[in-house]
Amino acid sequence: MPERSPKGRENFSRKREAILNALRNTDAHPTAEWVYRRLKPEYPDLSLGTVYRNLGRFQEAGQAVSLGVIGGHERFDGDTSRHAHLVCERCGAVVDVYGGLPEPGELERISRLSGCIVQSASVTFRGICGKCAKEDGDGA
Amino acid sequence: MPERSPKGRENFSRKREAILNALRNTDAHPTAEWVYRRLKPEYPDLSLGTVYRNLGRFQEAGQAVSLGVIGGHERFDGDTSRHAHLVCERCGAVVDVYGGLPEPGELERISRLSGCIVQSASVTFRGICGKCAKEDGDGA
DNA sequence: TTGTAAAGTAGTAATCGTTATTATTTTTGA
DNA sequence: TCAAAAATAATAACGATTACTACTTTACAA
Repeated sequence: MPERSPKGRENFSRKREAILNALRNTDAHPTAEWVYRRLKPEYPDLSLGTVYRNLGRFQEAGQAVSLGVIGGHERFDGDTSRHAHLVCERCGAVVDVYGGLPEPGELERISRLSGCIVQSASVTFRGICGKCAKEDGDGA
Repeated sequence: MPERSPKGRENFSRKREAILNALRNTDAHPTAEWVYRRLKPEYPDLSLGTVYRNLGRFQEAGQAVSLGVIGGHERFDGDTSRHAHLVCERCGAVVDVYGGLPEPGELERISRLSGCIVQSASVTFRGICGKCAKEDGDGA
């Protein structure tokens, strides 16, 4: 039985809380479907639409971000801190990568050079994730 | 009447050539629908499926790249040179941005630090494009 | 508690960008 | 001119996401 938050001022729906927790307790950068399947056993009457609706709500509230559509499915991240991602060409996993993001000063520089107002940057690497790279090294 | 390429060894289909030219002669980073509408007057029996099929083929051949799904539509770029993009929050335009991409040496550094094999990077900025920024400045 | 209005959800239908299918047309190379 | 290969048009199918409606849960005060 999941606990309610201390004072139910926000996220007063149990399912909403469960969705946010599922998102925060994984580094899989899951799809809506993934979250749905993860929670379905504990919430048998959970609806996929509810997952989508709440994921959208979390984004508006700044509690989650979308990584965009990868392989036909939109992927979400409950970690809103500044970091980049790598999509593994071998296994399709999306993993966190620290580094490679342009510094705020760089965004300013690009703004001046381009005439645009650059507000944020998202960086996505392509390559082989650590797990697959290790399997290759092992001769797997 | 569009000219054929000098020796029809590749791209021997007129429509294929027209699609590739349309993609190369714009900096709009168009969707399949955009290309379709652009060419329909000159090729009244052009089919949207043909545009999709050829855009996919150009990617495989390295003649074009996909910028991914932006606002629900996949966008393509006939310019395969190394550059980044900015998506305008105001008007939705996608514009080229030079700078902000991690250097090859940076990719190597991240590879070592992360244990991944980083092969390429794609950078997408969010902000206001030059045109919209100018309109703001003009008090429009 | 009990009532009630607001918020949230389940279940399902609808939407829409993209892909697959198949008969037909175009291109190619002889 | 001919036949095989490639490409296409038109349409159907697909699938992720969104919209809709009746029902349920929540919050909050009497």
